[in-house]
Amino acid sequence: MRRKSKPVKEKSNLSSPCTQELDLYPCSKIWIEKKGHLVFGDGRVELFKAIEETGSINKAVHKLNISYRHAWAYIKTSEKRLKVKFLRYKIGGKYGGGATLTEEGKEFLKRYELFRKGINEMVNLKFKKVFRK
Amino acid sequence: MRRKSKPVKEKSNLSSPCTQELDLYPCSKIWIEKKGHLVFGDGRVELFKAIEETGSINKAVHKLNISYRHAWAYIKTSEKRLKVKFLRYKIGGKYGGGATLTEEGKEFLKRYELFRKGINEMVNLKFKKVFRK
DNA sequence: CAGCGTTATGTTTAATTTGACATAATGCTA
DNA sequence: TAGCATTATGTCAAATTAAACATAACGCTG
Repeated sequence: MRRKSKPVKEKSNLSSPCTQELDLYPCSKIWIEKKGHLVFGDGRVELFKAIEETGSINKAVHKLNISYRHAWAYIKTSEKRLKVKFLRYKIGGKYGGGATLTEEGKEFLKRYELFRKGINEMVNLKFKKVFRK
Repeated sequence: MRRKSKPVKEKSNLSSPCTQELDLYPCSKIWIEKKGHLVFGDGRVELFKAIEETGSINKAVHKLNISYRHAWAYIKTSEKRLKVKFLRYKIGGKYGGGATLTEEGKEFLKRYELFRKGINEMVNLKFKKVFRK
């Protein structure tokens, strides 16, 4: 019998790739790669948007309930591999510092969302067409 | 520095969710859930097709270079949760046994492929539209 | 009946991913 | 200058996932 151990950390607030709760439903995950490496995806979008909204990486990770350590690594690998400077960082100073989206970062996010939008809907529609009784 | 340990097992022959090798390219993964549990996806399709082609689970997993143990678990959970009997099993006898798709199984596969087809193309098209320079 | 190649499972081990903890550096403010 | 809330990293532990190993049962065949 499978022991379900109590999780030490509650679930993150990152949205799931499938929200429908019908009996049977389709899920989809979309992301962008470069030379075999993940460089961007829905998780990154949520993170960057939360940073912009709160003004700091720290506040954003608390809001999304993910670890700073890894959020930071995600940001850095995206910046390095995509060669896009998403954030302007400020260490120290008033309020301790913070991070805000660059124009380049905003532009990339806008493009990604344009690309992403409609894919879920299309998948759901196609699924219903084929699997409805 | 990241130590890249030698993998003990070479990569499986399951096809990747993204085949393009442009500088930047989109990937997509589609699957079907039921009450929060994965019940079907591209990996299952490949597995079932390989079983039909070779006549046994064993030959199929060798062809795809995945473990019998897990292929078996995948099949069983799909059958249990979807309440679809995909395979007709034969243990022992001439050639030791084997497994073949049931009519019900073939029908489900056909539907899934109808659903799946075109999604990759749509994703690629949408990506190019937005991210071309 | 022994051998073979299957299906069918339990158990153990390894690899990977994720979370937790620790700490330095920065530059405001009081 | 001490305190503070950040960014920036390293290291370690825990959890999860995947692979490997080990066998049993089955029913043909020679």
